[in-house]
Amino acid sequence: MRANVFFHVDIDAFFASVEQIDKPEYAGKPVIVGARPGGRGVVSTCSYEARSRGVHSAMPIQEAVRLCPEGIFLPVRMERYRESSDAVFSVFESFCPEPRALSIDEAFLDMTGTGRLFGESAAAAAALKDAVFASTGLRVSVGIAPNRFLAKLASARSKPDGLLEVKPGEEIAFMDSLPLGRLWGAGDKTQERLRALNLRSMADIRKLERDVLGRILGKGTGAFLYDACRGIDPGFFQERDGPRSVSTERTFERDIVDDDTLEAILLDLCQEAVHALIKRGLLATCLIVKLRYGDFTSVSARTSLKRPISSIDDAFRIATALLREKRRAAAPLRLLGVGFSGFDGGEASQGLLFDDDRRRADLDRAVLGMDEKTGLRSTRARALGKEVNPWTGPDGSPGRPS
DNA sequence: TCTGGGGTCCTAGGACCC
DNA sequence: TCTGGGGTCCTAGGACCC
Repeated sequence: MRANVFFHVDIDAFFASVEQIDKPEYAGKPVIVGARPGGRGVVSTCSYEARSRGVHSAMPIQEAVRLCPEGIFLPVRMERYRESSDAVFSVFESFCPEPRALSIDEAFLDMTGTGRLFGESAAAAAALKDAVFASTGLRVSVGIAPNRFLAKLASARSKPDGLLEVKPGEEIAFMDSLPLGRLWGAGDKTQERLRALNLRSMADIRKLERDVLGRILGKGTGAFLYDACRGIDPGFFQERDGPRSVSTERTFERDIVDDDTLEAILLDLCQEAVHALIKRGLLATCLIVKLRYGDFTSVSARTSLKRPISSIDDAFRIATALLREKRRAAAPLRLLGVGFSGFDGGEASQGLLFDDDRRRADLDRAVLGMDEKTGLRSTRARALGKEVNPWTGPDGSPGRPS
């Protein structure tokens, strides 16, 4: 039986690299893509020039400005990145019939049994890197391994512009070469608990039995760690059929107390979220409202219905009730969000039962169609004039000219 | 330094039914 | 009159990832 071979391919500093390709004068400079400097957001991606100054993804934008005042700060242009991502993925398809996207900038390629076509794995990966660069100007890093989990860790280890192969039999040695802090799937909280237990390396964790790990860290985390530190794929990256949830949320430039303003924003969020459902052809039976208070604590409230949510008005009615019920009176909010789930809920598949619901849904669909034709985004009268962010639009696209 | 927005999956408790 | 155990569904929150 021949060994499995997986590639994990990851585009280096994706958003920032696209900006540098589109504007050659940015090449070699610290490009920082993300929130508006001075605003309440974070860094989305930054170039390696910015990273060398200590800037990294998810860092508050203020901190990035402090570390790198000479940085070139740019808004997220998601549509442009999607185009670029499509171009990269079509290169992937010339190497593997069904590359599996993990996100906009990374994918798994099952290269098992392609030796006759592309030669040795490392040679095939080098050819893939060249092909991506020739077609798009982007650099990618490739991890090669007998399973997806190891391939993912290997590509991360090889960045930037890297190539690293973990061969069968090298699993444990490779895991031991990684600091425990770099273990994908074990974030801040788990790292903290591991330190508290004086577990400092993969080898330390390997000394513990599966059920012992389960008892001290919880069944799920314990089983994950037991497999991961041996280089066994813990079973992430399952094939899924369609999205499990769709949501839209917004952090305000300043905390908001006023009820009318909040409800106007809620209406706008409902419109966006319902349009996202329509675009994907989904019917949802569950609606979730998310709140974040000024002190950064978050709460959510949800309702499951027997029938699918049929329209923006329908969603807004339910969302308003949840917001009023959940929100502490007069507490300033920093964020509001609306989400949907329950797409496979039994009766959702029956579609809309009532004529009235269907009429409103048709109207919503028509408005969405118009928006797409004109390239504008219609806003319900009530939501007009509230919280328009001049830096980026709601989907991260450039904002309207102001 | 003051913390985005889009997701996924897991856990725990309560309601309800058999 | 008191008390099982299991299964399922729902809700809320949390960890984690890009």
